[in-house]
This record gives sequence, C-alpha cells and structure tokens, in this order.
Amino acid sequence: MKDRAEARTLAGDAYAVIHRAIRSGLLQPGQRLRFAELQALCGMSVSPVREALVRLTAEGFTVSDDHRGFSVAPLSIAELLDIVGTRKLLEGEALRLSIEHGDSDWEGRLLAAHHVMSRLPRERDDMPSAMREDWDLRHADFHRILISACRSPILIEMCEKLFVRADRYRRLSISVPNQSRDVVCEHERIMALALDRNAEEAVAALKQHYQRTADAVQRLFETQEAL
Amino acid sequence: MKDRAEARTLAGDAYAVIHRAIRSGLLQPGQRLRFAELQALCGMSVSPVREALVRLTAEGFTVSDDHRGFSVAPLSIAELLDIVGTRKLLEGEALRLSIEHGDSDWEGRLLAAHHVMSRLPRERDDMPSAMREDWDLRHADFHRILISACRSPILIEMCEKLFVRADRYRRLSISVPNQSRDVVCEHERIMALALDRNAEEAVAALKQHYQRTADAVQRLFETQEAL
DNA sequence: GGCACCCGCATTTTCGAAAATCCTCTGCTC
DNA sequence: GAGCAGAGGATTTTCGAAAATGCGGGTGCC
Repeated sequence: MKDRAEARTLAGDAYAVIHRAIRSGLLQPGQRLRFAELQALCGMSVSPVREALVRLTAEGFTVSDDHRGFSVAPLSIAELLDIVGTRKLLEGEALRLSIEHGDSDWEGRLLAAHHVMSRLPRERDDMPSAMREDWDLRHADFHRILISACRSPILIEMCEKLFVRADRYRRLSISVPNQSRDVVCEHERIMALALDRNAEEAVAALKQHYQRTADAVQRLFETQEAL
Repeated sequence: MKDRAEARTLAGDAYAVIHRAIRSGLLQPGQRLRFAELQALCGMSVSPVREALVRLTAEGFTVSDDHRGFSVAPLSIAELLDIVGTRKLLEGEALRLSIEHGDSDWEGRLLAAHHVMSRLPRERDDMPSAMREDWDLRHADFHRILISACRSPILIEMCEKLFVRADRYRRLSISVPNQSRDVVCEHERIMALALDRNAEEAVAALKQHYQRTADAVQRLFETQEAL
C-alpha cells in the first residue's frame, strides 16, 4: 500500500493526503476538486497535486474531464456490486492458488495476522478513531496475507486495488449497527479452512464474507437513499 | 482504448506517442527514459511528458524510481505467464457472463466484428505495416465485443488493460513463422460457441486460444534467449 | 592501499507564471 | 421572447527556469 511507504517525493505525499481525504469523507463523492483548494490542503504547488490526481484517476478514486479538471468518483450501488462481484472472482481464485502453493511460512504469517487482528476491538463506539484505523490496517493485512502465496503478482495487485477501492464502501458498513454478523468468526472460519487446505470451502466462505459486507452496505444505501 | 480517442490535451498526446513507441519497440524493455529525449520525441515540455509517464506507470508499461526517473518495464516469461493466466480467469468469466446476458444486438456486433477481421490478412510478409496495424485493431475489437455484454465495467476495464499489456508479447508471437495454428479458425469457433450460448465450451476455447499464444511466445523466448 | 567525504555534473522534481480552455453573463438580432 | 456571438473571469493546462536529489570522480585521512 503506497500510503504507508512514506513518499520520497511531494507528489507521493499529495497522493497520500488526497487519498486519505477521499477515504475519510473530507472530500465527498462527486465533489469537484479545484487545484487551489488541494494546494492549500497539501501545502505545495500545482505540479505534484496534479500528478497525484492523475494517479488517483488511474486507480478509480477520481475522474478527470479534459480541461475541466478532476472530481471525486461518485459512489453507487452498481459500482459496489461490481466491485464485490469481481473481488469474489479474483480473490476466490487467488485464495485457491494460495492454498495450493502456500508453505508453512505462509501458514505462520496467516496465524500471526489473524491473532493481531483478533486482539483489537472493531466497533466500539468509544473506541478512539486511531484504534479503528489500526483495525483497518490489520484487517487489510489479514486479507493480503491470505492470498499472498498465489504466485501471481498481477492477481495480487488487482486484489489490492479492489480492496482499497472497496474501502469507501466498507467504511459505510461499519456505521450499520446490529449487523447480526460475527465478523471475527467469519475470519476465523476462512483461516481454519485455508490452513486445512480445504480450498473449496475456504473459497466459498471468503466469497460469502464479501457478499455479506456488500449486502449490509446495500441495505444502508437503500434505507438512507444516500445515493 | 485511449489511443484512438484523440487526446484533447498534450499529456494525452504524449501518452499515446510514448505508448506507441514502447509497443513498437522503439523504446526497448528496460531502457531508461530521459526527459530530454522524450520531450524531443513528443515535441513538448516536461510537464505533459511526466504526466504521461505517471499514467503509463500506473498501467504497468513503465516503472518509476523516485528521483531517478522512469524506464520501460522489462519483459519476462514470468510476467507473460502471469498475464495469460489472469486473462484466462478474467476473460473466461467475462465471456461466460456475456453469453448469459448478451442480446441480439451483441450477437450482431460480434458477427460484424468477426467479419471485418476475417477480411483482413494477418501475417503476409509483404503486407504493409499499416494493414497489420489495422488487423490488430480489428482483433482487439473482436475480443472487446466478445466480453462487452458481461455487465461488469470493472471486469471489462481489467480485461482491456491486460489485453493492452499483453500486446508487447503478442507482437513477438507474430514473428514466429509456421505456428501450425489456424488463428482464424480459433476465432470462428469461439464465436460460434458463443452464439450457440454454449458457455462452457466457449470459455474453454477462449482459454485455449490464449494459452496457445502464450506457448508460442514462450517458445520464442526460450530459443532466442531474448530475456 | 583502502575508505570516507565532499564537490560538481547530470537528471529529476517542483515552482510560479503564462497560455489555453471552458463557463457565464451580457447584448444584439430575428 | 428565443437564440446566438462575444467579452470577461475562473480554472485548468503547459511552459521554462529554479530547486532538489542522485551519481561519479577526486581528494584527504587513517
């Protein structure tokens, strides 16, 4: 994740700042992005800001309109369903390959990542946002490691991009109370099946895991008519 | 394909020019890209050239090294196999969905694209390169239309990117004589099965089609030790 | 002799302003 | 009143130079 590797260029900083602003909601879906504001936000000149926007556009976080600048990519149920469907396909296959090729080192990293994640609370309201941020990172690590042994860099990269792209939607789902889901349990089950080398059921569990998150967000959309 | 939509900005032109230079081999894999040269090639200042490189890097055609500039992404057997494997997964599923959802308009466009393509010769040595370029475009259209009814914009976009990314390798395979393959026939078979709504066999034929191209290029690599 | 440091050159990266483009509002014509 | 042309302003895009960074050679020190 480019966010964490601290950038050695201003353009990298700008990318991180704007990316975070979009994910946090400071810059809202559909909002037009003016260079003047972004320069103020990032504290730099137009060149690195523009470079950041070009990169964000390539990754689907912003959209560009020639000579009319950039705006934050809008959210939609259609995109959510598309992202989830594609993730089920890609990560499902990546997990299957990981289970096929993974060695004991992979198993160890998986166990470790899950352990760290399970030690953090997820949705306590009194939880400081820093901790919630931390949970997000661990959660991302867990899913990353799950597919890390698939031996296909392209697949990994695509899954990573979709994961980040799904993040804006995932943040909405957290605000849904009483989901009657035990997310921790779902993760545990996926891991157990993976370690058992039960590819079929592990893939099915992973797909179900994503579908449930999608369903939760979709319900939220429909009730709030947030779109 | 961004190449064909004539760009309304210089950065778009630069993207097209450099992209073409990489695909044609004018800029070779691994070669370092200096701004001075690229500015001369594109006939413009540094800003749009840099923007083009950022975009190309996001798509995997170039790689960037902070404060040390850009270079053309190297070719490798590993990457070729990775691209082909991922394409089989993605386009296989996209074709399955297209067959499921495609209407008669889709069938018509598919027939038309195949007809136009079949009227162009592919590998005549005396063929002017403009015509070969034309065949490439029609070939791309055919594959694009094949999956165009899958109703997943993300899947389509990913397939498009992989298609373009595979192009550098595909150009190598054309230089292999006597492939004992009837590419025209393969395309015909895929189309016939798709129109027949025989998803299973159509997907299998498509995957085989890609695997054969991969095999041809791999043999070329190994004999020439071009890597 | 070998190693570390510093300086100058080549190159990338960033800046601030100029040029180009788009949007809006006004005024004119039909 | 509707519609088009054009000026003015806002904004993006591009330029050319300045700043920052990395690389290689040379010098001094151990």
